[in-house]
Amino acid sequence: MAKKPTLRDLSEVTGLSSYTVSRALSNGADVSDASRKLVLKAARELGYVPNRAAQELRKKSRSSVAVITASTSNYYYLDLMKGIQRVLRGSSRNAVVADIAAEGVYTPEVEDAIVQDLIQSRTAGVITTLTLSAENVKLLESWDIPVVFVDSAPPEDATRVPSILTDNYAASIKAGGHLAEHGYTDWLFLAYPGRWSTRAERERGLREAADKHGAALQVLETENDSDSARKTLSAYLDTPGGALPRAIIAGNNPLLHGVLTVLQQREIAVPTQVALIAFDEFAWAPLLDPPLTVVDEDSESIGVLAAQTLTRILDGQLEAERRGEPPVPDYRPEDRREVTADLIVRQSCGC
Amino acid sequence: MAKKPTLRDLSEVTGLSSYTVSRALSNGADVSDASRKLVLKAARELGYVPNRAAQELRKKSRSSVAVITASTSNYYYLDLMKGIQRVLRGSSRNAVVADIAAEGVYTPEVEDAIVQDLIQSRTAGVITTLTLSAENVKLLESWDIPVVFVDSAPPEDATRVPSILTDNYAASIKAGGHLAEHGYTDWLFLAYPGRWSTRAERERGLREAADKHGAALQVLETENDSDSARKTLSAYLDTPGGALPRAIIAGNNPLLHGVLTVLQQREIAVPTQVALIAFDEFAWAPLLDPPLTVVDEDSESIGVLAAQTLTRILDGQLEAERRGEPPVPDYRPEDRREVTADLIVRQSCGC
DNA sequence: AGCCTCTCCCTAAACGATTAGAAAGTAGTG
DNA sequence: CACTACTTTCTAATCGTTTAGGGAGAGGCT
Repeated sequence: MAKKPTLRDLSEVTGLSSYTVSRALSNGADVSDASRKLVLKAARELGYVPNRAAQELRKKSRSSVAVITASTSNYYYLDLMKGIQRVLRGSSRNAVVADIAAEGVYTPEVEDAIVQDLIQSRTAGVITTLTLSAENVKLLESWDIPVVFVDSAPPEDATRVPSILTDNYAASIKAGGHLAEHGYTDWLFLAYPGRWSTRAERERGLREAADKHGAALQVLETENDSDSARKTLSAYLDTPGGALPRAIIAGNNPLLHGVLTVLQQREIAVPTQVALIAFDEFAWAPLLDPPLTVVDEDSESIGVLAAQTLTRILDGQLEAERRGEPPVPDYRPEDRREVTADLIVRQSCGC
Repeated sequence: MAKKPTLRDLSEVTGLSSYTVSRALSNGADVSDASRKLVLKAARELGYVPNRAAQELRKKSRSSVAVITASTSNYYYLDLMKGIQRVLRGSSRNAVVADIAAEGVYTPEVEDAIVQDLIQSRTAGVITTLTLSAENVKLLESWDIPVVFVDSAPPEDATRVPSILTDNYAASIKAGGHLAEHGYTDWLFLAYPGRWSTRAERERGLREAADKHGAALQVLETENDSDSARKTLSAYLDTPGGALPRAIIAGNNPLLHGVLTVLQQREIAVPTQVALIAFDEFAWAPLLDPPLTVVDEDSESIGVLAAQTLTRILDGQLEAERRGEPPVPDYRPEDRREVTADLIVRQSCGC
């Protein structure tokens, strides 16, 4: 196209002022039916499409919500997004995902860059699955961008920021209890780094269950991806002290993939030689060999809750702005929520 | 924050003009070291973050690439995105995904809405996994937004638009040949709708293999998600004529999930009662029960190819604009590429 | 007529950045 | 000192929208 039509072009073609054209296109009042029809017809004929950058600049609109994830190959995020999308759909807002560990590993620099980027694009709000630095939370706050933490604790001094947490402590006790029922006393927890705040709770619950039932718990830490998990576990099994435990708990989805790969390579039978429980239910769990016993934290409804909370806060900001007040996020005590997780018992635990 | 600092604020604080401040921030020439330091210091102190909407409006920058997918729960897209991200990282461009079938089903209205949205945000370029309507391709073209098709054929009259296609025909012949080697003569192809252009090629290859080896091929069509696949296959098996075939070919990843669920529910053993081959390799395929024989189309390198092609075209547009020429996409004949796919033989086929 | 109320439309000023074109300052040169 | 060349800076226009603040005209009412 030689030239992209602008609102001014529409105004010239129709003979109406830009004000009227704008109102007509946005379905606003103060326009006669005749004018509106004229404008819409001209818009169709010229192939006019409004320039979002100009709209946002003028309106300070901020219509998109960012979801900060780490490693999208974790199935957990797919379900989480599904829940978020379901709430946002229908509203005029949309979700975009920012993968903080796309390069494979997390670094503070990437976190800072992503937060910077979100502010640059004047994101309306943020849902994060990772504990952000206190500085970044403060930075977002200073730009009036509300943040909701899901499955990750807000930094300590951000006491009012909303969070949807799973009771990982209770869930881990359940999981450990089940292993104990089977009579296993030698457990290995393959865990991702403590940067993800769920790690501590999961470990604490397992530790308590182990103590209570007289089991030995070994914790093995690895980076948060399948490949690292595979290498770490392999190396562990090859060390003199690293005998095969009676039960393995995989910290999350990618780690589970690493564990299964190792067991398959070494032809270690599940559950007869080693029992296996993993955190985070996902679509293929029942179809694995053997069907997998998992802790199910229902990430889709967590997504729904998070999006609903954020939506309420954003709507409140709009309301406040319309009244001419500063758009400070309206954080409420009840926005700090904790949901429970169940144990889905299949066969990999020995059942 | 009471007020968000703008470039004008920086200008007032430093006593320099907005021109100088802008240059200093963007690392441009024409600024003394002293001024630059002054500006950067002030920017840090005030917590200044540029407004992207204003920048884009003024510069007509267009820095983001959209990837149009259908149903993100298809593992294929994760790998594709990985490839795309790998190319884009480092460049100043970033990728955003637009899920065209997020609601579950595809409708032309959603397609139109998404294309409209991409134009509104003045997207730099598009990578699509779905054959778009001829009108939409033309529309994007008229806004000088280049499109690259991956694993989906461009509409017929868009003969110059780049595409990275898999040779699904040859791959399907391979798959069919392998089934024939096992002596199976009764095949069922569970297929997604023909709107995805790979469907036709896959069916054609299977058909030809069946004819050549004297096998009977039944094609069963379902919507493109696991749940529909499950229902469709279940219903088929329950009809009087719908006897269990000797081999099932699952059209893609979500459909495979549906098939496996049905087989598990009905306690049908793979591969002894029915053999199974699926299109599209994915991370969990080797870990399923039994390990799955799949057609592997290496979607990650397809992503790399697509992103490289698009990058070249976008850079060409920038170059042209700098010379004052119109930014028409430079499509070349060699941008129409076809890659091959292999058969990864595991055990679900009977091997 | 005078006054009010409505409806529809317009003018002109934003929003926050970039940048062409002009100008001021500084230094070197003959 | 006049001239040139270069560096650094400024002024003001511009990108494509939205919207505050008027205002014209029509109709109804007293």
